[in-house]
Amino acid sequence: MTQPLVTILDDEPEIRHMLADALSEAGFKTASFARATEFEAALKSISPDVCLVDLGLPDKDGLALVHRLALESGASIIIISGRAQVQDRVTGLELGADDYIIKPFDPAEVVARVRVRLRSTKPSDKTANRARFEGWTALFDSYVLVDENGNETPFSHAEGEVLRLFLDSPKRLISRAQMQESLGGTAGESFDRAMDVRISRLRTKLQEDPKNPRLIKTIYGAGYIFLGDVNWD
Amino acid sequence: MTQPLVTILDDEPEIRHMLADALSEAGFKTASFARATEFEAALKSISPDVCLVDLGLPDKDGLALVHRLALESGASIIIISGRAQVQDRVTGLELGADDYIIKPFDPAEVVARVRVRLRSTKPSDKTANRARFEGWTALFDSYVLVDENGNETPFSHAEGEVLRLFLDSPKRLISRAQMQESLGGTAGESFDRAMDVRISRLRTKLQEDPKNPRLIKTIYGAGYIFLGDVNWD
DNA sequence: GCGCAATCCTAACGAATTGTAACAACTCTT
DNA sequence: AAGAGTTGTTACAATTCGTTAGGATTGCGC
Repeated sequence: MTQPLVTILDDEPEIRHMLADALSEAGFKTASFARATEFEAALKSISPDVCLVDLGLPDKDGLALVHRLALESGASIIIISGRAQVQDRVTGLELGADDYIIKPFDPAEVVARVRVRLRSTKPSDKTANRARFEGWTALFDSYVLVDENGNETPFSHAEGEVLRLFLDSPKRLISRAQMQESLGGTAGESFDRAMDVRISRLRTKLQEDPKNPRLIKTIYGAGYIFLGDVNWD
Repeated sequence: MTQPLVTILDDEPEIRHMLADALSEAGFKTASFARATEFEAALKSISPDVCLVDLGLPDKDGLALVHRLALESGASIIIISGRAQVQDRVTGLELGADDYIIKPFDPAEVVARVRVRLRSTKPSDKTANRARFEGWTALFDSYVLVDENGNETPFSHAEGEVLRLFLDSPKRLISRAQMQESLGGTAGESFDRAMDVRISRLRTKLQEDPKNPRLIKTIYGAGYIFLGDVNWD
């Protein structure tokens, strides 16, 4: 799936254009149709990954089309409809739609929901549990840090929790209290030196110079801050 | 999945009850939690199929929880939130949620959307008796492991149970409690050492380096995780 | 600059958890 | 009934990670 194909089926030209613009900007191929018959004819030669379907079509019953699509094609189906009744939504979803968006909608949300559909049908390269930063690569599913030369250093679960917290919000101050909260929040009990030690251990694995840490900086009396650009993928 | 398990995480009791009623009436098992910490503690012993998560929790950042859930559990995640901004929805979906429902909602729609999630994650048939992973082929009907060179290693029934559990949910944390439950769940006292031994024996058959296992990783205090791409056929 | 208290770092210890060799109980086959 | 294979139990080794303790660093007043 180099560039996923998203089809748009809606009789209103403005909506077709708005969706097509937003989706192609997001990196998808699109194909638009105004009538169900055109769309069905096209299905003989293309196989979309996600189908956006408007229910209020002039030439055919949209729900029947959704049902057929769900049974016969492998695509994810997202209904886009002006009919806002709960009952409409429930039957639409029961007939095989994967999502139901109500008009008027924001194109950004449609794009996000299309992405979700693609994510869930994607094969098992769900290994997207990896972050790169400053020459390092952290593999959170195999608990390994890889440096620029490919040397691997394993890290423990506790160290990984701290590292993930940092990589989730880089270049932002993280207070000690936030850490306790986000991690195994043993509130206030024993001395929170445990957190210091975790960080200390993490720093040695990251080969930080103790006198002059480059990545994990201590802000005296306030908390810690992770410097460095992070790229999740 | 005889009766799918749906968890409800929301601090408002009325909402918890409303959802629990609607879902159990629809034939699902439910487990409700008022606080994120309770929920996370429970995750060590249960593995839900769908998680309903309210973002406005008092004790923890809901989005961070969603992110972790998405990465570490195999469950589908549905956010239920009073925050109706498009930006909120987009980030929620990007962080790993499969759906986003805005309060106030109709329970019937929630049930319908839960059903959709379960439909899409339907497990493989029980007819699958052969799995390939990382150069190995496991033949469950003849209790044999075959390596890349065709060398065969027999494995026992107990080892097969553990292996199947791993291969059914690769790259996901499996807690000890879940293992006990899935296998012969006689919740004995020192019974849990038996699990260690099973895993140890399985590791040697998979020729794991004891110091640095590549396929079956231990997460101290949490459970095990099987890495490696699995193909059933 | 100097002293001092608050804060932080980290080596070392120990409790909890996990790994596995060795043994015992059991089943199945011959 | 003996032998082979399987599996839980025991016992001890290894690992993880919080705690302790003492030294190092920082901020502040002088």
